[in-house]
Amino acid sequence: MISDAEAVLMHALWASSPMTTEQLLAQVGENQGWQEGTVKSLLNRLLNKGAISAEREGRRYLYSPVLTRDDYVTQQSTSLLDRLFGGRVAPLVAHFSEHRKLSARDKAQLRKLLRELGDE
Amino acid sequence: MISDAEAVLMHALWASSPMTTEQLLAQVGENQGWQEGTVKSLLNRLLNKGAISAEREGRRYLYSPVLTRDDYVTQQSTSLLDRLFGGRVAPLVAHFSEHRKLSARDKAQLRKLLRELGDE
DNA sequence: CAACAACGTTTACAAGTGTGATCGTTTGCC
DNA sequence: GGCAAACGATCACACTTGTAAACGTTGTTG
Repeated sequence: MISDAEAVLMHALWASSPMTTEQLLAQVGENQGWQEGTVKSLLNRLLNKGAISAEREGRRYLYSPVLTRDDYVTQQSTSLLDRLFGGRVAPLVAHFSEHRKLSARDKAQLRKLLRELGDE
Repeated sequence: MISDAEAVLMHALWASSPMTTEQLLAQVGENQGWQEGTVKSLLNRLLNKGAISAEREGRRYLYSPVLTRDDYVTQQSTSLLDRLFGGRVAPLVAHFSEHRKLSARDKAQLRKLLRELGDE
């Protein structure tokens, strides 16, 4: 539903909101190499999609996320899992494991997580 | 690089190749609700992108994957992990765990996987 | 009050996508 | 040998996306 470029703005808003266009431009546009017009367009598309809301403050708007980061992450992850791993998590982990992309830290965290789940 | 609709054809070819347009149409187009023209267009785009190859057989072509499923899966998964989970696997698993999307089967498989990795 | 600056809103435009129809050519059948 | 069917190759067209400029309005300041 929301595009990659739009998601970059969402991430900024999830990290801190509300924000003005100016703040978003400074914080995101800067390192993204985006011009002002680009940020404005993206904000408008997000508004039309209902992913953010805008509250007037003087002559400008304060933007806040409506779509939560958690919902977005769930939607993206579920879509990937469904398309490529039969909707299940273990095969994805196995895939990364086979490609040696599973760091020691990952393994430790997974072990801990599973121990905790085991206690239920 | 390759789009969602194109990936549907790739999946069919990964499952069994080579295949003719006719076979792909019967197998994929059918349950996807695609017309013949749609399948032909997608095959041409995949050819132009170098994701599949075509070998002439009489008046028709036999299509085979060039891009491997494993490479595609890695590329898609890595992209998601990088964008949403800092490039690491454990946070993704934790996310699913929090949303109770971790089935008993997943947990069992993860435990087994970690045990095997531990033996290295 | 007039000119300007700051904002949001509209418009632009090329590339990619989903979805298909049309065109041209080869080939098998009457 | 001509006509229809089967194929691949091209063209079509609306919609989304990335990226931005132009426009219109309103508040500010000399």
